[in-house]
Amino acid sequence: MQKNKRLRRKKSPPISVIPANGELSRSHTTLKRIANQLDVSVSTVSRVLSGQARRHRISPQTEAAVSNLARQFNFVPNQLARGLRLKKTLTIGLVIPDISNPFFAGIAHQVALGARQHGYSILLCDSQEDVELEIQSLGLLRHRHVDGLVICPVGTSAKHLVDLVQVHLPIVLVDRYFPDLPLSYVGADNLAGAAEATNYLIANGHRRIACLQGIRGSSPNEFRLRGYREAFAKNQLPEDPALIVGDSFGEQSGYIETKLLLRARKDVTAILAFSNLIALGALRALAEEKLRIPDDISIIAFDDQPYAAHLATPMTTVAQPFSEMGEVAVKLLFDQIQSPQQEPKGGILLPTRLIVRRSVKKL
Amino acid sequence: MQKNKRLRRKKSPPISVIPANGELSRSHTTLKRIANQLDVSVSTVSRVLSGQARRHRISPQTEAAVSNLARQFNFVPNQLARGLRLKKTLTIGLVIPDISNPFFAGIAHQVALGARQHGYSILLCDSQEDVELEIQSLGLLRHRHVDGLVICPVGTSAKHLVDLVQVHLPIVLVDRYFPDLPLSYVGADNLAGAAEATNYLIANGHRRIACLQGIRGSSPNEFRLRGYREAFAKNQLPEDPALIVGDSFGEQSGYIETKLLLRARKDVTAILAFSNLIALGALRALAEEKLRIPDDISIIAFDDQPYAAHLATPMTTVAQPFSEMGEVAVKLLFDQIQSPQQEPKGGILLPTRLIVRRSVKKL
DNA sequence: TAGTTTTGCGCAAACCATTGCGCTAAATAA
DNA sequence: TTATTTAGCGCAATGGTTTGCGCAAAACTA
Repeated sequence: MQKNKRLRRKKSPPISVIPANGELSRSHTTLKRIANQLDVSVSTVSRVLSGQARRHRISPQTEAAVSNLARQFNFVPNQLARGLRLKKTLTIGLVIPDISNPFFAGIAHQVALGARQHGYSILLCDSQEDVELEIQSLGLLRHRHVDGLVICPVGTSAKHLVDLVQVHLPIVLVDRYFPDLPLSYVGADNLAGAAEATNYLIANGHRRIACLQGIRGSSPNEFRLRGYREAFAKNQLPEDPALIVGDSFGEQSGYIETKLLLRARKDVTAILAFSNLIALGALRALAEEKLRIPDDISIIAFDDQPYAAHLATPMTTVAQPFSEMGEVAVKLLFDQIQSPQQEPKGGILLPTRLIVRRSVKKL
Repeated sequence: MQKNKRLRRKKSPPISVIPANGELSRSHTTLKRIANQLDVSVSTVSRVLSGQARRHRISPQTEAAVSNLARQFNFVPNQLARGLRLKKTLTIGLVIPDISNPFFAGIAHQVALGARQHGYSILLCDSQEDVELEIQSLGLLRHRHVDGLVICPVGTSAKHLVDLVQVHLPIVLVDRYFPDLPLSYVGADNLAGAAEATNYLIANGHRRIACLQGIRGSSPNEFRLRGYREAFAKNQLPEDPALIVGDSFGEQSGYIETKLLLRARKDVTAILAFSNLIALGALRALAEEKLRIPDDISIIAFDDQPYAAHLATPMTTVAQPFSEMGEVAVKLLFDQIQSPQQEPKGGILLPTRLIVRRSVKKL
């Protein structure tokens, strides 16, 4: 079969081993298939189809024949083989703590769009807010040879991220980050956002403001906490450590902490919730305790969501620009992918926006 | 280098081309690397590491040496090469119209979990409710040789899905489907759900019930519409075609259609919204028109979301079991992947649940 | 001692696209 | 007409893993 190929040149009868159906092939079309059909070498086909015909001085007839047949066969190169040879998979990994959280879903949406525009696909991993699963996911993505990584990291340690930096894999951290690591980062200006919200509450006469935290040690939480504290400090007001509670960004946490808080401290006049889910939990607890917003208690929540305006009391929120965060993440990542030698640009903090509705009462 | 390999056997000085660092290698560890270091053949290493040592009668010493070194090097096979050889990538494609819609995000979340449990990764494509992008995504996933596909299809045509059936690629359709195609499917029982909701409204004395549709021709929309109509028919009531409006599942559509409707028909007493986003849009319009729920107008929405209970008027909804939908989708898919010859099991309809809150008034 | 079985493991093909190098034939120059 | 250039294209290696086939040496039987 292979032997006598050399003897037959141009327009010899087509080799019949290859099913010569002119239609969309059921098995994949390969370079070899086209090459055999046309009786040219695989490399010639490859060159024509990658626009290198000129550079390799392939005759116009050959070129035309190849590209016609390729179109007819609906040829697309096997991405696995391509990736193996080129050490480039046109794939980026996206690691997210919980895709069903609308905040992360919004980021994912934007990353997906950006990736497509660059011709990249995305491998999605849901780490379920679990460091172990995050580490496992990262390993997995690495062995699948992704060209870059967008991560919303969980947990407070970053040992596993350091490994990745050392293999020169482009990475962008979103939302949460680690100050001591030389990694690209994009997030919201949590400190300023929390400070603005707290200042707003203070300006409205509130003094005993409960702070419903998320995961302690995570950077968004720490910066929000600092914003909260700095607001108190700026206004020369004492803060009450007993009012800082909670340790998860979930609904449950918001509910439970609010319940406990209301039992212990009836004098609280306002709540600052560090996520939309926490706020929803707080709302549930407040409803059970028959407390009205804002008459009995005021509330501000991080994350603006479409429903916020339609709640029983339209909620004042700190909006995070999640779309922009996704967009910037993609941009930072492709900067790194396209010029790998450059040092990462460091962090970018996007401004938050305080959206005033009616959940805060002026005392 | 290669030539004299044959001469040196066992315990000859290690070849120095290979960096003999015992640590985590910066470049990937390969079978070849281990083989060279130990002076055995690549195939032996492959066999040991895939648990085939026994079957190929490899000596215990060799086996131990190989697996030790592999552990030391932290070896994981290159998934690209593996996929290429095995025609199996341990990857499934997930095509979703809009990942930032909490309904789809919920499904995606569950699919991601299920996939991981089976040792699979997922390639995510956001089709942006655009058939062209869906087709493009499907092509892409195919050329990346995914082992299966979970699709929430958009649009009313399915030509592009037929192609995939013919190449025997396992597929599961979620949420929307095409009755005439022999494809696995999981969705909510939209007909029953809409009928139940409409019956509930009728039982509460409503007669002029507006129907805010989603994409016409899509299966969830058609079945919901049929449910709405059958409820009228069962109660021997005439339906009013002018009250059936809209053509998108988005917030905008809900807002605009409600605005228009209120202008034309002041006698409408209830609204049935075919998605949570449509309902949010309707809420916005109603608020602008200063209509109160349920005093001036009643509303029921498809999709229960965590915030539904906390809205100005807690909303009565038709809950779709999106978690179960994701779970079942994964199950159906792996059924197909594990036994490829079997015919797809057809469609599964999961029951919806009417969650009664306070957005419907008894007339 | 000669023949057979078993043991232990390597060779090379297959998967598919890409690319450096080099071979052949025609075109041009001398 | 011969020497040199250049157009046109193929060979074979590369990347990493898997696997059918089969070689060679040891062990065993006759």
